[in-house]
Amino acid sequence: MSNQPKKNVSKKRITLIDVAKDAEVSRATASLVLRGSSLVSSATRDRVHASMKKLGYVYNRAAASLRAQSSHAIGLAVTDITNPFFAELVISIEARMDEKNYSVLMMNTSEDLDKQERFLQSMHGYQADGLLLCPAPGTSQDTIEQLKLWQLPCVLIARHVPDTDYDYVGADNIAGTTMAVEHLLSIGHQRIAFLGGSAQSSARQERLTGYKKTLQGNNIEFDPSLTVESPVSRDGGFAAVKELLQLSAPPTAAICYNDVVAFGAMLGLQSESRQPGVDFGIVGFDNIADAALVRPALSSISIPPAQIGEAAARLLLARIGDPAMPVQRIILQPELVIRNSCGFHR
Amino acid sequence: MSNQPKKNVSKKRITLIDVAKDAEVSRATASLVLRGSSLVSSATRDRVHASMKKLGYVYNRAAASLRAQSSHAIGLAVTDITNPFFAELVISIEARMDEKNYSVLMMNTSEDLDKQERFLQSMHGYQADGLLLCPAPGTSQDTIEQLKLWQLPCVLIARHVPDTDYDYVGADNIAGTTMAVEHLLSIGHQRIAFLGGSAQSSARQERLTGYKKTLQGNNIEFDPSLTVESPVSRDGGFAAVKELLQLSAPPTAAICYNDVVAFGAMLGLQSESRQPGVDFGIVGFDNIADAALVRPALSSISIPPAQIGEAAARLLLARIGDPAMPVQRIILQPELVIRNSCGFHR
DNA sequence: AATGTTTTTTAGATCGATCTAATTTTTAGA
DNA sequence: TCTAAAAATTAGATCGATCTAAAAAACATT
Repeated sequence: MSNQPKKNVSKKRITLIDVAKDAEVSRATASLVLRGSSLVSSATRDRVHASMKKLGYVYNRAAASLRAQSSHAIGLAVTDITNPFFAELVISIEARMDEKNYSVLMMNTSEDLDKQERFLQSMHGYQADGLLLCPAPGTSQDTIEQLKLWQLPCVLIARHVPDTDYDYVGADNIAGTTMAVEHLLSIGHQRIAFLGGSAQSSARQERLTGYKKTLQGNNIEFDPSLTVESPVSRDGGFAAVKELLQLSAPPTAAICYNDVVAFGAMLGLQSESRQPGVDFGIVGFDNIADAALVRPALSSISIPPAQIGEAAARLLLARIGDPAMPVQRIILQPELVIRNSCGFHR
Repeated sequence: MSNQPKKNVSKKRITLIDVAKDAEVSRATASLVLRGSSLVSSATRDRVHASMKKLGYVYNRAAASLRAQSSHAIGLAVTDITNPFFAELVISIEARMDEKNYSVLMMNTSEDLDKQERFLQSMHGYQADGLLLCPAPGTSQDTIEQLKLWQLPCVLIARHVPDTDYDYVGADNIAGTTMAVEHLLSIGHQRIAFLGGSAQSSARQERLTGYKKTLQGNNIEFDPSLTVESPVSRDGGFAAVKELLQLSAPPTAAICYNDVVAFGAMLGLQSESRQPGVDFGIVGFDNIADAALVRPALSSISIPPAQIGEAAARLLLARIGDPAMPVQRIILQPELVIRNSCGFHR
């Protein structure tokens, strides 16, 4: 019995060998066809393609990755996918990579440094061809430098890591808050707060720099009590604005770390019977789709995620193609979109 | 010159062989340690672990996948990650899978059947251990059945595929719209529309069924003109509600396919100088975080994405563990969260 | 000390594609 | 027709882990 050829072997996987046999070529030739090489004649190519279709061949990437030391996949880590800014970013990156036949392995780090570290390890293990990383605040230089040891190309998105020279794509945060402060000043606000975000985030540092500089440029002294940190969430914004309202001399307006925080701040104001856009000015950052929807509609500094994603994807592909290419930093210019949340009717 | 040992070989990858050599054991033993096998003595285990750390060993998953015909990765396809419902779903799935040391390969299909098909192929190519799939509307039976051929376990999320028997996790859509209709009737609405979504979506079909049944149960005739399709987006909802308002006998309330559509509908109403919650009732579906934030706050049928994700992940892991296990369908009960968008002050 | 068990370790084959370094075939040129 | 060059094809080694089946070591039992 047991000497009989096994009957219950449900079905072996179709491999290149099967295809090659069927098309009467060598494994090597079949492999060339697979990769669209111009070395192979069109007659053979067609024959192999026909066999592949006939047998239902499916490429085994694990085998290819092992041999070629490259997976045709890239890793993408964002800190918070529930933030529409990142959701849009992810979509644009995926679309672009898909076009180039790259797979995208995505992870949400939730700003957790350990999780991020595991992600990097895992990407090395998967032989990812490159990484798009929105680093969690507090990411160390060492963390990033190990990627060089692994020769794993990486483009940073939206946030820097101090003391590293990596490709980077982001928005001009300083210009963003500069515009926001100037607008708020122009409509009569004098005490303007900067609300939310984590102090370790480079994006926040830059936004804060623009804020401080512009205040100083307008002869307004920077008041540290008007700058509060918070988790990057609605709840964070909610709590932070309440804190501000407790001050003996509370602000009349706030520039928020981003729109999500701004939404929370608006709720916080309402819970204290203040009306954003009437007796308090709010400006967000990112200009996500919801900014136009909430009431009052949120004024926001627009940094189009699709463009950032697009640029980052393109840059990473270029970097993968030429690891020796000089480091690039692409800074996109933001725009201030004024809606109804800044108003200050004295 | 060229006979010299190559000096510029930057650094070979550290493999199990290196570790084994350093720890003075065989490759096989080192592999066992890697997988936490109980076959190996604790003394050897420690020695191997030490060598791994010392040499900076990183697991090569491609090699492991090839040999073991399993990648310890699962595929996750959702239709629209910019929808916070799916964003939350993704997070909960990722968290759970991460816990079990599975990687998640995510794709956004944008409801594109071709893209979805490529995703499935790609997952087979990557030797994914399983799939979590929110099928795009119009997904064919064949598409799904090929997964069986590939012996690729799959759990469907939130939407069915007709005539298939796959594991499934979703909400009781019929119960959801039943509650919504009953609530709207109870506060005096008589002409209630069903707004948005794609007719091919099983989720919509179920929601529509609940809607129709409940109307009939309350002796209200179903009026087909009150049911409109739309893309699942804000813009879709915006256009759809305007269409409804054009009717000679327009509705006084609408149950929306989901919250995103509902937000668009609210904007559409406002653009026609109607006030949702005052002269028109709106109910959404999903109860995403923004529902509480918009003004008026949106009443919505709550189906917690985290719970669905959690359940789906658990089910998939069980299925991977035991492919012969009977098919399971997990239906979670929704809740109606009443806020300020239904009101109808005659 | 001899034997049987259990625990621990291992050699060698293997997964399925790609790479290298040829070889074979075709085309071009004289 | 012959040779050189170009185009097309291929055999065999290889990537780095896991699996199988068996051997070696450690431990009991008589």
